[in-house]
Amino acid sequence: MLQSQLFAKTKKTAPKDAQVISYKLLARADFIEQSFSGVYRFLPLGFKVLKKIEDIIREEMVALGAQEVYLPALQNKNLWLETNRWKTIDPPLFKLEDRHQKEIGLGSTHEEEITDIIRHRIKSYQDLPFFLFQIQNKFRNEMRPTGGILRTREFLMKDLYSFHADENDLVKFYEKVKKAYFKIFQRCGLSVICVEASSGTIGGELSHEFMVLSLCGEDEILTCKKCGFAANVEKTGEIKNCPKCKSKLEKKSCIEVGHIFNLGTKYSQVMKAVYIGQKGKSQPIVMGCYGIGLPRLMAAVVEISHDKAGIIWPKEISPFDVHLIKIEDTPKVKRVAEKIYKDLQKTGKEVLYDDRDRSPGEKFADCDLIGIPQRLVVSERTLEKECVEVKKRNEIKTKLLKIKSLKID
RNA sequence: CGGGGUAUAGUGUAACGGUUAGCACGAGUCCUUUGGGAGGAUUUAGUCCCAGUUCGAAUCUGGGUACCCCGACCA
Repeated sequence: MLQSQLFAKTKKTAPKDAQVISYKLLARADFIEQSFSGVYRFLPLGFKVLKKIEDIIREEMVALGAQEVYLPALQNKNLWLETNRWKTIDPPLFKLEDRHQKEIGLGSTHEEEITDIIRHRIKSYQDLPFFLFQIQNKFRNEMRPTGGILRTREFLMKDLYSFHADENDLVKFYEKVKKAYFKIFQRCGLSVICVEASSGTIGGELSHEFMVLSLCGEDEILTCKKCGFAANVEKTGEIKNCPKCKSKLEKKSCIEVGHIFNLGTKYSQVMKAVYIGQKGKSQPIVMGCYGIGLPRLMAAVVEISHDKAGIIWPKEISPFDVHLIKIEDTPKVKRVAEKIYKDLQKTGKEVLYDDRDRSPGEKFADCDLIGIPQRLVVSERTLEKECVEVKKRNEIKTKLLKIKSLKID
C-alpha cells in the first residue's frame, strides 16, 4: 500500500474527550473515529487490525472443531419472551419497531437465537456434541459507554456455543476452549489471567473471565501467588485471604477480554431443547457459551503495547508487516525504494510504503505512531553503502543491511 | 438512571459584558528545504441550538441538545 493513497490522516493531538491511551493513540493514528457516544467507526487501518484479530480467532475456533454461522442482529421478540429476558437482560436490549408496530430486538447476545436453531435439529445423543460460532455485531444498551472502544454500544464479537449430552462432556470442551483462548490472546500479543467470575444475566453456574492487567481496566481481580487462585472481586467479594490456601491475596485492575460460561441447561430447559438419550429418555441439552469482544481486545493490546511516540503492534495483528520509508526524493532513492517495495510484496509481506514527499521528521513520527513492527528506511545515506536501514518498532537500535541480501522476517 | 463537568475554524486552544473573535496545527498555492513533526510568502475556515437580559452577549439568565467523567452493568 502506498501511504500517499492510504485513507488515513494522522493527528498531532488526540480528541479532547479521549481519556484512555488506546483511544488517544488509535484516534491520532486514524485507526478509529467516534461517531457518537459509544459508537465507533473503523477506518482502513483499524479495520485491518480488526480483521487480523478476527482471522486468528476464526482459525482457533475451527481448530476446536467449531463451525461458523452468521446470525441476524434483528431478533424475534418471542424467543426472548420464552427465556423471560426481553425485559430482564442487563444491559437492556435495544428495541425497535417494524412498520406494523411489531417489536424487534437488536441482539446483545445470541443464546435465544442459537437455541432456537438447534432445538429443531437435535434429536438424539448421536447428534451431540457440536459447536457453532459466529463473528458478528452485538448491540448493547449500556448505561454508559467508556474508554473509547473498550466499552461500546455496538461491537464485533465472537460468540461460540457448544452443545453436549452431559456435564462431563461440556467440562472437557470448556477446558479445551480455555486453552484455545490462551492461544488466541497470546497470538494477539497479550498475556492473560483466567479468573473465576460471576456470570451476570447470561447465567449458568460457572464462568471464567480472561483478564489483561491494565490500570485503565474496569475490573478488579484477586490473585494468590502461592496456589494460583484467581477470581474477579465481583465473584468473591472483598476478601483478604485466599479461600484455598489462606495466603494473602493481591488485587489488580484489569480489562476483561473474554468470558466463557458453563450454561448448563438454563436455556435448553426453558426453550425445550432436548435430545433422546441412550436409554430412550428425553433430556435437556447441556450448553456452553464463549465470548470475545474484538474491539476491546484491540484496545487492550494498545493499552499494554505502546510508548510515548505511538502504538507498538504485535506481529500477528499489525495492519502491515513492514513500514518502508524513503527520505529525499532523488531518482535513485525512489527507484531503489520502489524495487524493495515490490520485492517485499512478492515474498508475501504486507508493506506500507511511505512514498509521500514530506519531511523526514514527519514520516518518522507517523511511522512510530502507526506502530508497524518493522521499519525500513531508504535514503541517499543508506544507498552510499548499498544498504537499507532496518529498525524494529520496539527497539531503539538500527542496523544497516545490504539490499542484495535483504531478508525480512 | 443519580451526581459532576464541558461545548469557540477540520483539530487543539485564547478572548474583564465593549472595535473586525486571537494563536497553533491542518488544508490550498508558490518558492526554498530533506535523517526526528523544516522555513518564507499568501489563502482558507469558527462562537452547539432556541429564547431572554442589555445600548451592546462567545461571555450573564432560562430551556434544549450533544459529548465526557464518577456510580451501577459488561466482551
